[in-house]
Amino acid sequence: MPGPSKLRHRHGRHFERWTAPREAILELMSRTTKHLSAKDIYAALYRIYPGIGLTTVYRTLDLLVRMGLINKLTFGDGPSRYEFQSEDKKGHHHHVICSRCGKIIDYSDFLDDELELVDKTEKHLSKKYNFKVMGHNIEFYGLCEKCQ
Amino acid sequence: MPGPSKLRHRHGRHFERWTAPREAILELMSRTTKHLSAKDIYAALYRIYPGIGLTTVYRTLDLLVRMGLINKLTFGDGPSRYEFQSEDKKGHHHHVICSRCGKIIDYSDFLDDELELVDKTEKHLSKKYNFKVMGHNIEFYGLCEKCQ
DNA sequence: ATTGTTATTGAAAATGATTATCATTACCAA
DNA sequence: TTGGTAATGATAATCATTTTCAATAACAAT
Repeated sequence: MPGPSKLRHRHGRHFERWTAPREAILELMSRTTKHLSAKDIYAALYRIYPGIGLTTVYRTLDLLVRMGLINKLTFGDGPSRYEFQSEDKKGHHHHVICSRCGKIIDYSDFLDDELELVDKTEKHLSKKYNFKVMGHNIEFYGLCEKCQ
Repeated sequence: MPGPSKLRHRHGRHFERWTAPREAILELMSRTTKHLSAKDIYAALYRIYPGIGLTTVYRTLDLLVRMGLINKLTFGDGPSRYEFQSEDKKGHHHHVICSRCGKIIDYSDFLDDELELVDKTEKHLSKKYNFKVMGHNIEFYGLCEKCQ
């Protein structure tokens, strides 16, 4: 639950004013591990904050992504989904997606092996293509228990 | 350039008739390593095949994805892109995407290490969640040489 | 506390990608 | 040759997201 002053200090380059809608959206995101669409968030906030606009939800999500506080997930179908990016490394995880029903499972196994591969690949890519790697994404897809 | 009879034999469960538009689209896809949008494909085919419809392009791409002949790539912005799925394992690769200009680089290094991690993870996921893994996706994002 | 500047907001309209509808076409088996 | 129907393509509809713009409200300076 980061307050205005703290956020301002840490992320002032991304915005000028820390407002109620921004606080409400970050609040909501930080309190769940679910993968929410912009509409989901709009609907959830509408109860406690009528008058909030879907446009603002989109804009704020974009802001929070740029600030590195949330992740945007884009699968083939439907709207983009967003999840909170926990600060500690323990929160690092990847996704398993059911191609049929869309169910998403978070998993975080073999992170050490993954880190090794990712580090090696990042170094390689930065040298070979002079590419500055900012992040990575690993996902598995297939059929969940119910859909097989 | 797989002919009708061959395709029919191998993939008959996916369709009833192998038609000219389907052949043209698969033809085009199999001859390039680029990542093309539906519109790109429509525009490219329109020259040699006027009268083809964008709707048919979308439908055929969907068909080819289900048949496992092409891959659908979905990034946060813009339209989905499609790439040919080469039959041999040597064609296996992943993507590095520039978050700023959208440039995509294919790379295929450390595939052995990757295979090891992927295999281990797949086995783990199928046991833990009874999830049938059909494929995976690994991508890195950041800034390309020009955009840094 | 009051004020002025302007970043932010929210409603509405616009955009862009993709999908649904439906009458027409053309494969292909009989 | 023909009948059944899968596939096509033009159009309209849908859905997510972005743009526009006038109104609002944060907050620095007073």
